[in-house]
Amino acid sequence: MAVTIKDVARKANVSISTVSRVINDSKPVSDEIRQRVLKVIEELGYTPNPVARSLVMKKSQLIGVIVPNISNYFIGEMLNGVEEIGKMYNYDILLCNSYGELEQELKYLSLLKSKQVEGIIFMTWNLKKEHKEFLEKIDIPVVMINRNTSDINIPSVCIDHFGAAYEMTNYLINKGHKKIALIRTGIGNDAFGVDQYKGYTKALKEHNIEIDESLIKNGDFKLEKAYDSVVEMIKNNNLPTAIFATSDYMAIGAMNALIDNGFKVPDDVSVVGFNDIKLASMYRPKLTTIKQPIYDIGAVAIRIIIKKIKGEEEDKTLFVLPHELIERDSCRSLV
Amino acid sequence: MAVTIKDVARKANVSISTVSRVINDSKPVSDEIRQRVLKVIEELGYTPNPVARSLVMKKSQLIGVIVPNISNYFIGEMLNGVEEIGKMYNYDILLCNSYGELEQELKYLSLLKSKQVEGIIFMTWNLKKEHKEFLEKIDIPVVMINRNTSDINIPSVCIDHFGAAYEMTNYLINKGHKKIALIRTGIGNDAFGVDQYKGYTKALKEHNIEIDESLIKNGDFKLEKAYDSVVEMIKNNNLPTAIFATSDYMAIGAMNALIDNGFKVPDDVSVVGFNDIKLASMYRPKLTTIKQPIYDIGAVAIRIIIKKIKGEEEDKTLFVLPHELIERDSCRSLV
DNA sequence: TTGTAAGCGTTATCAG
DNA sequence: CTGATAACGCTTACAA
Repeated sequence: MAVTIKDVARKANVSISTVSRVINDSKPVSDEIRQRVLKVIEELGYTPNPVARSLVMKKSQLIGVIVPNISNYFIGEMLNGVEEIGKMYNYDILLCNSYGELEQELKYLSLLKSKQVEGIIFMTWNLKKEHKEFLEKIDIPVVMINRNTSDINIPSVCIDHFGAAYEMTNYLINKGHKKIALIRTGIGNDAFGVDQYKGYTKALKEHNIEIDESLIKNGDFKLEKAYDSVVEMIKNNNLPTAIFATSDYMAIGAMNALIDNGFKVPDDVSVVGFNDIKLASMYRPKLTTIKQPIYDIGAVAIRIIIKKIKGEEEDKTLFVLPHELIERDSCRSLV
Repeated sequence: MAVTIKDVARKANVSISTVSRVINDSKPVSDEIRQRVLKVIEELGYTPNPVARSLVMKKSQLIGVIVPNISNYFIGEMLNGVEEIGKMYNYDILLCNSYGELEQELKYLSLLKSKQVEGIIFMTWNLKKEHKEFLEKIDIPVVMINRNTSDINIPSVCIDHFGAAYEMTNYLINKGHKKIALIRTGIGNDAFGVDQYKGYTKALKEHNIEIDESLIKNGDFKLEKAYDSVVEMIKNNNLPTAIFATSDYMAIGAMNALIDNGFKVPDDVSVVGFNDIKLASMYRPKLTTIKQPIYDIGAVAIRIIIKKIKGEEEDKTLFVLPHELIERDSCRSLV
């Protein structure tokens, strides 16, 4: 059996309260006794039982994280940020993988609550009504990642998707592209797909380029659908000079479709992405893309949680981090 | 305040033990009372406090996982397996990211123990003496991933690296390659790099191909070093007809070096990898590689832990899962 | 079948 | 400054 506070107290000839005091520095203890207790603790190799501690303090030092898929670079890197900052503040991460399924997500949300986690970082592809209902009455801090949560009172950390898409589209236009396809994601209001779309159309309009609906495709963050969309464009003889995919995976899918059909990137068609996952610089040609500060997104998310736990209320609901356009080799200049 | 077992007992007009019995099915309870209690539980929305439960049961329902880096496909996918099976058995995952640093790993190992986790899945790039000392005296189940643990008494789940490398080398030879470079990893005894090396040399010897040390490079799982190794080969005019990299990332690094220097894969040089990470089929040309059952590795690892927790001793120490050679487009036949 | 009461290892309150 | 002692919410002998 592990050694408990009692063992220490007995061996040091003091009461357990005294031991508790020295391990917590909570109340003054005479130096002599403190030393004695410390020595016994050392000898016995005593470590306080965090479970017992949690029970009385009603704190678990646990933060729950729900993600749709761990083996995804964006999510993994965000998790790195969460984990590192969490550990700095002595919080552990309880990991839940929802596979993006509503039912799982709801289940985990209540599971985490029942596990007494002190906060939840919740990442989902689609923020549904059911989520919102739950989130609105939950009494522990929750923060979301890259969702538009302005209608519910949940903080969210993200980048300026509108601005980023606007910037990227302008970049393309400045390179002489006029026929620019958009493979986008997140049609829902909670997602930033709509903001990206607005950024794209705004840039186009400002340059008097007409919006061609046949060049706007819906994707799902993954390669396959983007691949198929491009194959379709090829079949329809409706290839643009540039493709803007709002996720790097989709951009890769687009490039693969092009390459597999004998086109060259960027010589025949330019392709740009969004996120700057590791892969973006590993693929050939290296992908021009929008860099999201992924690690920082995770770090900021958990910082918000910790602040809320400490009772420091933040009134902001959207935490917007800076992005950056990373110019690499997948876009060709037409001018 | 959350509702407790007492509240339920009071409202249902029974003792707390009775409530405990119905929620645990531990002892017979008359049907009438059971219904009554269940109803109250429902009404009050009661969920047992797992912290209190852990305290008395001395079980946390927590399994600690230490990995060197979350944003890595292999690790993420393994984690998917761990998480999914863990949840099936009602275990939660406490995630620790060590960045592969010895000190962090040691810290987490004891942290997890003090957190009363019931088992630990420990993944590291290098299994050092310090780890072994710790692991030898720890009294909770630990399992490792892809390490050769035959000298300590810790189970490890892996594939047959010797066989896989042998198979791949033979594949290359059968395609007519004779000048085959090896970019390998894990020189230590705990790692399977040595086994892979043996598989490679065995195949070569069996075909009377002399081993050319100038074609054997040490890598570190990452792209950069492999990239540099290949650049060096190019500079030295010592390019083989095929490169076997023992990680897909390194294979990509090798291909990038080739492509960036004007060579074509596989037309000029063939490249094959190891692991079959997602990227392997996303890159162009698609990478021929050895597929490790990554998800299953995680799943098996946690199953072993759970079995050990239940006291079902396993005497095996190496759990070898099947691998598969996946033939794609990065290798050309010379015959 | 049900209830009483003794823990589990801490922290916190209140006397001394 | 120090020590009893009552919680925290739950499980589990032991009694009834």
